[in-house]
Amino acid sequence: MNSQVHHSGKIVTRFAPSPTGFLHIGGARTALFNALFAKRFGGEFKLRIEDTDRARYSEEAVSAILDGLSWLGLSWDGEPVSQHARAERHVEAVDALVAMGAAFRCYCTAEELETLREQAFKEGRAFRSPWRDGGDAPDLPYTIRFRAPESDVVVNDAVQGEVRWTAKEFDDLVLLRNDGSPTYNLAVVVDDHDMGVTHVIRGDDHLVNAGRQTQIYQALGWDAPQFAHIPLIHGPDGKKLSKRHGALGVEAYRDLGYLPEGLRNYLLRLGWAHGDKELFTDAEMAELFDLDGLGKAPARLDLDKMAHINAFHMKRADDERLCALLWDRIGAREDLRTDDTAKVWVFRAMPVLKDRASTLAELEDQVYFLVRPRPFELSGKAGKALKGDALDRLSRLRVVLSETEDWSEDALGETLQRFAEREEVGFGKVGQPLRAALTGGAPAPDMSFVLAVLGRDEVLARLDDVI
RNA sequence: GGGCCCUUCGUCUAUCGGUUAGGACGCCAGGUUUUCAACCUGGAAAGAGGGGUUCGAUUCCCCUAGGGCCUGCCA
Repeated sequence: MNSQVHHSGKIVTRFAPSPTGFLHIGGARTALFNALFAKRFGGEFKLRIEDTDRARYSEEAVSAILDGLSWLGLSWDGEPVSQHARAERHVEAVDALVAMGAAFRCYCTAEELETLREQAFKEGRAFRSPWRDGGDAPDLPYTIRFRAPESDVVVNDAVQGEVRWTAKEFDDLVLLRNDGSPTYNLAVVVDDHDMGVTHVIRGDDHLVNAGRQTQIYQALGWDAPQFAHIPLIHGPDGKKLSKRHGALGVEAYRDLGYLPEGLRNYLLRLGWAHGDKELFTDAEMAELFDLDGLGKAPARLDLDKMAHINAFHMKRADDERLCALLWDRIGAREDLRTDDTAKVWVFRAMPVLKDRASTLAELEDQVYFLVRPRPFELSGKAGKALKGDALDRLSRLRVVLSETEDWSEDALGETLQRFAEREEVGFGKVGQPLRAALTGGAPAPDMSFVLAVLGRDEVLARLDDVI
């Protein structure tokens, strides 16, 4: 029983962040779900900036969110909507509510509100303004409040199921501040309606707001969208996400070396499941995402699993793209080779190296043996592998390699094997010192592969450094 | 205080009344081995607690405990 089945028209979803910071991991997941849901059903995914609170507005925050979404690979349809720019339309809706008696002017002062609210709190009911029944209008600043209806509220949430509240649970919430600016709950309803939003997928911290907003929809005579309130993401300790754990901008995950598609895949699986399937390509995500797979319990961030999923996407990633991403990360380092020769080596090695790294950060470690300038220092272990007769053997190997004609990986493999046989030693006696000399102890693939990638000149030069 | 939401291995989760409760990450052991990783095989590991309903509950209902959200002229 998919909720989308009931919608014969075009599906419209939206992501509506408030510009108070960067795009954190929870917001990123919310955006992803909305984008995927729209994509799956050929609908539209819109972006709206909830900037009704000008005091907290920041231009940088808006661009940080836009940049974050772009990096994550989530594109929205049309121009981003600024909620603030639609204030006139919001006031219009409020005027209509006032005209029909669903909203009223409230002249309560801050002090009055405090005692009134305290009283309501003690009595275990929601705040109601004494002005809801009218009275003489003093020449004072006022807010416009919604007259909370005296009927119960039911929200049929695609994730939470049927949620009900009794009328007394809802207060007379402010629709227009005393400066005439609209507040969140009002603006959201008007904008979602005007933008034709059919499905609202958002954090379950908004579940109660869904009840309030449903009241406003009803008062305005509009159909409420299908709500889907997803549980929040928690930190590894199970507590609410803080900056200490994962409430970082998505750029932080980029810097950690995760691929956008890897993060998308991980985020998708956080709170959503499709049987036992763990790894999803973008095509599969767009094909399989549904509201029924969403869970109700909050999920914790697990970087290990994120890395594992990212590894899958590293293997599938295009070599040239990975090279570009890699050089973005290390291209400015002066302790590494960044010349064209090194770049060619890295590109040639990429098909093998990307299988050995789960993140771009690990890929940096994997290419190190290629881009470290010679002569280089040997690790302790590598140093030990180059003692005594190992060096003599390496000298003899150098002669063989200098005369080897077929420098292909396969041929080099055979050459090394034959050399070991001729020396009457196990392969380890050849491979270990050779590896030590060529890599200095840095992680690297199979020796024949290393030889093939570096080429004869570099190999002989590196051998000469230690012999 | 009140209302609402949540609770399966350490973590992400499957299960939609009947299963030896499955998979994945991580972990442990073994294998492979020229480093690191990868890879292969095996293993340990879960229904918060208590009541019901039922022939039968992880699954449905209630209570308790624990966690979360809202209760703003924030969103």
